[in-house]
Amino acid sequence: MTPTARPVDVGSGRPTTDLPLLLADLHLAHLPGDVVGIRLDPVPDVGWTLERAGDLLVGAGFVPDTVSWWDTARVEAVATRIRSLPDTVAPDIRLLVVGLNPSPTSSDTAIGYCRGGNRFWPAVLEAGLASVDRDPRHALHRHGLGMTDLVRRTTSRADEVDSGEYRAGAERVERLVAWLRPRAVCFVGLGGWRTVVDRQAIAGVQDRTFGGRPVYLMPHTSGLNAHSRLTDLVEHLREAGRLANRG
DNA sequence: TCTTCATGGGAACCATTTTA
DNA sequence: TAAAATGGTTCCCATGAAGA
Repeated sequence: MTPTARPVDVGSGRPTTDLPLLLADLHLAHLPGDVVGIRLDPVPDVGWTLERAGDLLVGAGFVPDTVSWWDTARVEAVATRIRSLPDTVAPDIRLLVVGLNPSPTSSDTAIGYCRGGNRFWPAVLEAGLASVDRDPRHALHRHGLGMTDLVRRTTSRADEVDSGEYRAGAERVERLVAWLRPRAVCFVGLGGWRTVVDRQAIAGVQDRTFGGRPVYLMPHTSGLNAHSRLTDLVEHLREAGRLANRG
């Protein structure tokens, strides 16, 4: 497979921690199926490796075909833009929200939990973790609320994702957490955490950490989850926020 | 005739419980 | 440990009524 144009330079002279949002912008500038040549040219730091470069591409909604060193600091990759939702992450995150995988609506709008019946944004606003509805970047920059998913592949149903995909995705997200060190991590959806970490887990603060950071587990916010009311979800998010304040 | 709105039924969804 | 069954809310679409 060959890229459609000459490589796009991303992050020249910028810290590696700027790459997630820069790659998200690149994702939004392309269509699903586009094969893109990408040259990552940040100011290298001690953790700048091919694995991290690959993780960043995956997190931004690309499937890397090749990832290699262009020279001693720059990474060149060829990647396919998939129908997905890029990570909204940066340094100094207060609370990183980890979902299961993007819904078609979220991928098409580039806004996580965007679907009308999803209670995520109403609950986040009510809990005081964000102040602008359905604006992930405002939530990130103003409130330190980051967002990612275990699996980047878009499906209309969470049960279309198998356990192997969850585990592989969890390894990537754990590396992301260890790198960016948010004050706390909030897993949305019991199934993902139970698949990859603790089958017996219940909602609340978890015994074990994830990437070295404390974890709060809460039920899925989809309107199709009949077991959780909006008031319950608000309280879960407030608890997650309190955990982040202690972190 | 066209548009808007309300309604109803079936399908979809996910956490929990039960069963194998 | 995994798969199947369950329960109840929400979504989606078709249909019909009302108004312009």
